[in-house]
Amino acid sequence: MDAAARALGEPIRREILGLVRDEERTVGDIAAAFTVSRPAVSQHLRVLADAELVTVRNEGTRRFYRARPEGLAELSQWMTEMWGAALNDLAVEAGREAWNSRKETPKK
Amino acid sequence: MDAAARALGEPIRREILGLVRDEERTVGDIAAAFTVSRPAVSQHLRVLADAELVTVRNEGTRRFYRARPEGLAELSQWMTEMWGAALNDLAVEAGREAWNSRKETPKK
DNA sequence: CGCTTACGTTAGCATAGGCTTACGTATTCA
DNA sequence: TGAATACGTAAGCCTATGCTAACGTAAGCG
Repeated sequence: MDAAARALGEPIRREILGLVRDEERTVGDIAAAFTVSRPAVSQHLRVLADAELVTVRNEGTRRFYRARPEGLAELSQWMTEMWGAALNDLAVEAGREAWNSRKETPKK
Repeated sequence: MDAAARALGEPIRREILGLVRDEERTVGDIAAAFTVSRPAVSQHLRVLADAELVTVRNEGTRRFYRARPEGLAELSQWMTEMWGAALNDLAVEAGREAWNSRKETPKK
């Protein structure tokens, strides 16, 4: 949970998670989306993996990363407990709307 | 949002938030709950304040801190969008149960 | 006024963290 | 087996962060 929160503290890591949210991607593929070097991305992926926010699959020389949202469970639960269900419902609603609109407009 | 996530990355700050969740507390009061020095707590409170996770109220020489859960809104929403509403419902349910049981057994 | 209380702030230190460059490693293919 | 590909890893640097000890400050009180 510490690791998860710390991992989310870096914007680039949240962006990486967004990239591998719906489909697994290779390191090179991910790194191409950022200005930092590939090793830097590799290190970020390690942080995410240690926090159990991504999973890896090896295929030949390539490594496919994919988001593992379950890694957010503890933090999410803590936030909900901290916040209280009533207030959290607002964010859940906002999130659900975003989720729905995302599904309704799939990437071409 | 970065600041909020980073702030939550330190366990002591999550504990502090828990302490000031239901009632405002003074710095000395909060610091008494931890082994680290009072200035250390003061610095943590500054981090939490910068992240807009707490509010302050001055009264004489004392400063009362209180949790400001709205500060978690952005992060909560991001997590919900990242996660998807379906999975998040689980955490919300878990959180709601904890919330309810907490209300049902108020501290004496 | 001075003293006390309850803080914030600073300096200084040690550790952690992010970045790049350079290098090591495993897989694939000719 | 040797070259190319796709990575991870290590070294080195710089900044950020958490801690303590010491000091500064504002409010209340005699």
